[in-house]
Amino acid sequence: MGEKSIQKKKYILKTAKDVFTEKGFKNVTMKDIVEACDISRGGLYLYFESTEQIFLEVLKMENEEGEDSFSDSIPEDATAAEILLLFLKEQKKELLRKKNSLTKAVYEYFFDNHPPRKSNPLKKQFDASVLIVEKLIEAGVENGEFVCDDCAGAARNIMYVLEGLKISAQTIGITSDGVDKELLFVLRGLGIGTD
Amino acid sequence: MGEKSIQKKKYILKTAKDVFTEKGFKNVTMKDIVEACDISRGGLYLYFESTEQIFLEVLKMENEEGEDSFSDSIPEDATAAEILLLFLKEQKKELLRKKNSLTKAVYEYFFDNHPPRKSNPLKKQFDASVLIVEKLIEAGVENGEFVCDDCAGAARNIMYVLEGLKISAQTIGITSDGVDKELLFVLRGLGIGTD
Amino acid sequence: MGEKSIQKKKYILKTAKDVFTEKGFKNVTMKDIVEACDISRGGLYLYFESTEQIFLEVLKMENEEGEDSFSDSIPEDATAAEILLLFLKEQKKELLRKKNSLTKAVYEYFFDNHPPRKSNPLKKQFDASVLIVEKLIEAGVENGEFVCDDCAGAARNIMYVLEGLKISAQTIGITSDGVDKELLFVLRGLGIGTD
Amino acid sequence: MGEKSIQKKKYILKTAKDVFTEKGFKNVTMKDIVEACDISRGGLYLYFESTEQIFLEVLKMENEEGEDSFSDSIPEDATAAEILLLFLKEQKKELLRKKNSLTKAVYEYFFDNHPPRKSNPLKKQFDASVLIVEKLIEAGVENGEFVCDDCAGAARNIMYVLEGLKISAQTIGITSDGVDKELLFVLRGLGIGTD
DNA sequence: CATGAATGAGAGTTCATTCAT
DNA sequence: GATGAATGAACTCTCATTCAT
Repeated sequence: MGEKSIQKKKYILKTAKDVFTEKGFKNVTMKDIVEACDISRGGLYLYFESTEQIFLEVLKMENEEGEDSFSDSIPEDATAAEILLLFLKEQKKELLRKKNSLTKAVYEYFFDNHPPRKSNPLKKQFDASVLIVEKLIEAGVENGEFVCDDCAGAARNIMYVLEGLKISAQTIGITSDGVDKELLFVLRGLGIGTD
Repeated sequence: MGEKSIQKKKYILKTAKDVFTEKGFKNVTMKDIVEACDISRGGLYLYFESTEQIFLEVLKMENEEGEDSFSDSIPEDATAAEILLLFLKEQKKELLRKKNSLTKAVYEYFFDNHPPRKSNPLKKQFDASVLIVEKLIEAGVENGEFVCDDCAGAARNIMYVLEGLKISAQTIGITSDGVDKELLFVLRGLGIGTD
Repeated sequence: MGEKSIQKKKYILKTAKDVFTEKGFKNVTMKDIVEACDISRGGLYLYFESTEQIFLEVLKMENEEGEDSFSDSIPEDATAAEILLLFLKEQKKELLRKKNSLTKAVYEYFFDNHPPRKSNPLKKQFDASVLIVEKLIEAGVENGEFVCDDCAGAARNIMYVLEGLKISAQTIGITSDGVDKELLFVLRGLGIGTD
Repeated sequence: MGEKSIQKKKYILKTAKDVFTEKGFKNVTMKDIVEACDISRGGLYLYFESTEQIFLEVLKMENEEGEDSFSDSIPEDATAAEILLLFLKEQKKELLRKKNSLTKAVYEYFFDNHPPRKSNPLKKQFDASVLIVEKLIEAGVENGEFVCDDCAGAARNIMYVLEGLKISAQTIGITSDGVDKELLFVLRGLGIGTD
C-alpha cells in the first residue's frame, strides 16, 4: 500500500470515527461508512474488510492520539491534587458530551467481542488509568495533600465510579451536578473538599 | 386473549428472555425468537409486534419477579449490615453470572432508546435501589453499625460502583476476587471490615 | 343453512358491501370483512370461501334491490322526456357520490374476471339500460318530444357517455357542472334543451 | 447513474410495461418484475423503489413515445375529417387490442391514487385530446366538412364516448363492429356519414 | 354452528460482498 | 488502485386458510 493510500486509510478512519460516534457500533454498516466517506463500495474493501476491523483501527488511532493530549495539558508545577482534579474534569467533560465520543460504540463492541483478558485493549486502558491515579494519590499522600491508607484501592474505586457514571450517562442519563456530587464524595474520601 | 393464550404469551416471554440473555438485544431477530419458541412465523405476531415490545415486556416480567425474590430472602431479625451484605452478595452473584442475565441486552437497548428521564425504567430502578441502600445505611448508623455523615451520598456511591462493576464485568471482565476487593473498599468507607 | 344463518349471511353481505364501497375490490381481504362484521375468521368461511364469492353475491343483492327503487320513483303520468331526465339525474347522483357506491370495486373486479360475454352480469345490466332508454326515446319521438332517426343508436350513445362519465369520475375527477354539460349536449342531440 | 445503467433502466421499464399490460397494476409485485427482467431482487431496487414508481415512469415513457408516433402518421395534405378519422381509428385499434395496452393498469392505479386534479396526468392527457379534437372540428366546420354549433361540446362528447368504449372493452367486452357503430353515430352528429 | 389460535407461503427491503471494467 | 452495478441471503410482516375445541 503506497504513500497515497495511507492518506486515504487515515481519511476513512477519521470519517468512520464520526459514524461510530453517532450511531454506536452495531448500527453501523459498511454502507454507512461508504456513504460518509463518499467513496465506492468496492473502494472501502480495498482497505478494510469489515466494520469490526475499521472499528478496532479507529480505537487504536484514538488511543495513540489520546495519550498525548492529556499529558500535554498538565502544567509543569501542578500538585498531585491539581492533576487529579484535572483528570476528573477531563473525564467529566467526556462523559457529559452529548454526542458522546465513542463510549457507546466501545461498549457495544466489547459486549459481543471478548478478547482474551490479557489482550483486551479496554482492560489495558483501564489498568493504565488505575495506575496513573494510584501514583497521583501516592504522591498526594506523601506531601500531605491526601489522606489514604489504601492508595491502590482508592484508585480502583475512583475508576469504577467513573465507569459507573459513564454507563449511567449513556443509559439513565446524568446531569453535570450529578457527576459533581459523585466526584466530590469520592474526593472527600481522600480527605479533601473541592471547589 | 383467553386463559390459554396468556399461558403462551408467558411461555414466549420466558423463552425470549433466554434468547436476549444469550445474544443481547440488537442481535435478536423475530426469527430467532420464533425458532427458540418453536412456533410459526406468523404465530409470534399474534402476541407481539417487534423485538422491542417483547424485550420491554421481558423486563417488566423480570422486575415483577425480582422484587419479591430478594425481600423473601431476608431473615426477620437481620441487622442493617447483614441486609446490606446480603444485597451486595446478590448483586455480585448477578454480575458474575457467566451467561450474564439481561445486563448486556438492557444496556444495548437503552443505548439506542432514551425514554424521557421521568419514565426511564432503568432510572427508576436505579433510584429505588439508591433509596433502599440509603435507608439501610441510615438504620445502620442509628444503631452504631456504620459510621457515615452523608448517607445519601454513600448510597449513591455504592450504586455507581456497582454499575461500574457491572459494565466492567461485561467488557473487560472481572473476577470474584476483584468484586470483593471493591465491595470491601466501599464497606470500609462505612467504618466496617467484613468477612 | 337454517333461518338464522340466512339472517347472518345477509348481515355479512350488507357489511361487506360497505367495505367494498370504501376500498374497492382488490384491496379487500377476508380479514377486512371479518373485522368489519366483527365475527370470527372461521365464521366467515362457514358462509363464503373467498372475497370473490362475497363480492358477486353483494352484486346480486344490489341488483335485486336496485331495480325496484328506480321504477318506484317514477310518477304515473310522467312524459318520456321527464322519465329520461329522471333517469339521467339518478345516474348523475350516483356517479358524483364521493364515496362512490360500488363502481370502483365493480370495475376492478371485472378487469380481472371476464365471464363469458353471454353471462356477464355487467353486460346484462348495460344492455337492459340501453333498452330502457331506447324505449323511452321511441316513446318520446312518437309523441313529438324528441327528434331522432336512430333511437337504438342514440340510446347506446347515451349509455356509453354515461360510462365515460363514470370512469372519469373515478379517475380524473369530474364536477357536477361537467356532468350537466355532457348530458345537455346529449339531450340537444335529441332535439331538446333542458332546465 | 452512468450510460449503461440508463440502458438498463429503460430495459426494466420496457419489460415492466409488458408485465403491467398483462396483469394490471395491483396484481404486479416487485418480484414479478424482477422475474420478468431476469435480474436479482436487490438489483431492481437499485433503480426503483416500488411498483408505483416503476408504473409512473412507464406511463411517462409511454406518453413521450406516443405523442410522436401519432403525429408522424398524419399525411401532410390530410383534411380535418381525414385526420379525425385517423385519430378515431387509432383509438379503436388501441381499445380493441386484446392484451390491451396499459388501460387496465392505468384505471386500476388511478382508482386508488388521486393526484390533485391540476397535476393528474390522466386529466392532462384527456384535456389535451379534447383540445386536439376541438381544433380538428373547428377546422372541419370552416371548410365545410362538418356541421356543428358547439365544437368544444362535440369534442368533449367524443372523448367521453371513447372513454365509455374503453372501459366497456375492459369490462363487458366490445366487438369491432360495436365500436364502429358508436363512432359512426358520433360522426353523423357532425353531419357526415363515413366509410 | 362458531371461535380464534396457529400455520406457512410469499411479498417487501436492506446490505455485505464480489467482480468486470 | 477505484468504481459501482449486481447478486443473494436474511429479515420483516401480512394474510388466506385450517382445525381443535
